[in-house]
Amino acid sequence: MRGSLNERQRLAVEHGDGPLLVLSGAGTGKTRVLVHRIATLIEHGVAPWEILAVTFTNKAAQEMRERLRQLLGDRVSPMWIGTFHATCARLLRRWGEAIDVPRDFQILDTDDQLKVIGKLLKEDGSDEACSPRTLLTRFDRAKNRGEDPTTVHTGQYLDDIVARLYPKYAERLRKEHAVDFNDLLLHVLRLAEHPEVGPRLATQFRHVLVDEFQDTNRVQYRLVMHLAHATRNVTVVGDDDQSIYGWRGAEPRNMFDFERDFPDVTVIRLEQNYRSTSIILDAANAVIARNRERHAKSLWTERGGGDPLGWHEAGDERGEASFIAGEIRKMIDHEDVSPRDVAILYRTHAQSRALEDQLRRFGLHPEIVGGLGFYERKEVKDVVAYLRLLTNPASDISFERVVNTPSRGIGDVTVDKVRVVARERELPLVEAARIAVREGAGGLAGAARKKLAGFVDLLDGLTAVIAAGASVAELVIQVVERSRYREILEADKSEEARGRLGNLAELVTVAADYDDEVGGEGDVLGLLERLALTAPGDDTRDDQPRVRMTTVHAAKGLEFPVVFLAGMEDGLFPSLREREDQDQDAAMEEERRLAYVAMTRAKDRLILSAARTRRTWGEIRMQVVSRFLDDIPPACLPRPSRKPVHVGGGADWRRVTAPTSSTVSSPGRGRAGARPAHRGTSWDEHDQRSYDDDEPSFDLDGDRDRAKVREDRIGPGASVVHGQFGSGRVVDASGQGKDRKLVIDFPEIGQKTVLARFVTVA
DNA sequence: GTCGTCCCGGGTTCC
DNA sequence: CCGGGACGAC
Repeated sequence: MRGSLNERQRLAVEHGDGPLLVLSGAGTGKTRVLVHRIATLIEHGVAPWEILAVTFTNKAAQEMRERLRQLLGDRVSPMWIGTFHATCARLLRRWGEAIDVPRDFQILDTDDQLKVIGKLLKEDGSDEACSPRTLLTRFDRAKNRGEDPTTVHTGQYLDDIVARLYPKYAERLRKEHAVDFNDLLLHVLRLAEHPEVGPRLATQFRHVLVDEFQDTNRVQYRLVMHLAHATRNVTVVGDDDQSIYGWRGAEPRNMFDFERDFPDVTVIRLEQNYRSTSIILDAANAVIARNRERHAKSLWTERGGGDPLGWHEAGDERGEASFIAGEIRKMIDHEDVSPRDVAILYRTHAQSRALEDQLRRFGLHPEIVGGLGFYERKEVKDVVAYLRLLTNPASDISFERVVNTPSRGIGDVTVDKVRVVARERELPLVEAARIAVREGAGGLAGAARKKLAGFVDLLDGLTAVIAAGASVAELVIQVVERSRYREILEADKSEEARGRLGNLAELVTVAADYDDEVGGEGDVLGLLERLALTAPGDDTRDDQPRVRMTTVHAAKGLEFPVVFLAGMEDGLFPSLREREDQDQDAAMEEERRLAYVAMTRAKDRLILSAARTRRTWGEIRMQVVSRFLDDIPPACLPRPSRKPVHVGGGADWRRVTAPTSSTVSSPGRGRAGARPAHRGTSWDEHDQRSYDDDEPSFDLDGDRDRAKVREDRIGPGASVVHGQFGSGRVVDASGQGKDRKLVIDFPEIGQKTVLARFVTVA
């Protein structure tokens, strides 16, 4: 079973007891090592439930589970595999009461936190001085390091606001039985110091293994120390070149502190890359090599050659997306490429929109990982708030969210009266509402009282549904029905309302899946926890092969035969935002590591792209090609220089561009991938003609203008070639310019209507 | 008490 | 471009 491991991998896998540090480069099989190591431990008699494996994302946990299942079968299920957050949530549910964390605690998402902070700022009269976001950042920055936000002084004017409001924030959360993401870890740290629970935690896991250790923060480091210091059986795996979570408090120095804290640690370096072609690896290494703050390592590969990187500069983001979608279409149609083999990576979620649209236009199905996803949709959050309120009446945040959602005539005035009652009697809002309805407390009367009574009845009815033993899915359905959410959305005939209804249906499905998975043991709390800790898209099961689209951050740990890296523009990638609290050089180094991570996701082909103009917030901005491209050796990335290059002229880098031998020119591979760079026109310019839709008005490239005119001239009778359908004859035409449509008769396929700009005259 | 309109601001990245 | 909050009109 371990036959295919190399020497060093085998050493790591078969390492016995004691601390182990695996320093691993990209694509060196570190996840494999972890998986095999766990399997080996179990084969040597360690019980599955004595093993804790910490992954960085839920997705990674899922994958590890899956791979272990292949090796071990059902023994996997009692194992602790998950993120720090998910693990801590589990530990807290079990032991939290020892430190006064209630069993029904709920996890606040960033949105909830911002709302709470916003309210506190307003009450304090400081909402002009500081945004909720700023304050939250200050809280988090301290908490990431395990420090008390009120005692961190930066000499800024915010210090006293932080000192004043953080205790209020913490108190508010405590009252509501709520914890934020950081609390989840910090509470467990407190638990570790508890006289009874602490020792149990320290010996609960005979082996602790942590992936992506370079991205742990100080609190996580201390957690690992607590959980492992008694047994000393701790394996950590990381690569300082792939540290991309500095903004979240990650401290790559944890890897080196680890060596200090365990002087007898065994260190194993994995340096053979099995993933990428040497050209891709060379390119990525050239980019990362410019970082000063790094522990140099030498990654090598036995995979020779490979295609040079692809490059395309489009007029705008739509053109870029269209190029990418077109290339993928061609690969799937003409080569042995499946949609699952391809990933599109980008720096920010905002870029996903255009890409998604164009993929669909080319008949491709995107799977968007992360992003403004499902669980952040308003209607989903509304229904979730009902569930929270039902399981945790102390949740005032949830009460305020749903008391008038959907609108039932309960306005601010009424809610204010309830607030007064709540404050006077020191009760949660729901309880106060009950009393107001029953006794008319707070001066509540007439229609308002009646409407509020209706809301209380709704909650009571739903509580009865739970008491009757309904499944979680059934409860979700009842919430949607009884709140009249469905009715109201159905009455609304708009596209938007239909979408929202669809999302609620999806939520029911998620709940039903949860019910199935836990086999009727499920409680609402469990579903809520899963929703809070699972990024949207983490659990998409596939009905059809989809092209993955994701941020570079979310792509860490993954690999794909074909990778498109979009938006290679200065300001976007690298992002060039000023942060007063962060050193610019450090920020640039992190961007560089991010580029390194992105590029090393690719196994066989890597295609970079950029747009000359980009729309952000409705404003069109001119873009400059990313500075990272200058670091890539021209031999790896043939592209026209920024200045016009005369063909065959001078001692420019074209002389050393891709040797013809490395040009894989299998028939039918279209224009994708490699092209000898010594042609008269570079292939990317050529492509642009057929893909770019929206040329920026200032672009005076005559060639492309001519191409447009040509589109309009294509009429009935013309013989044309289409990228997907092949050659055919035009039978009808309508529209002009980029909207010009042609009806074409393809001999094999029949008649199709296609846009003129996707065909060329035969 | 709700609903429409206008204005403002949006932190990139994730658990 | 978008959504949320503030404000004014019913």
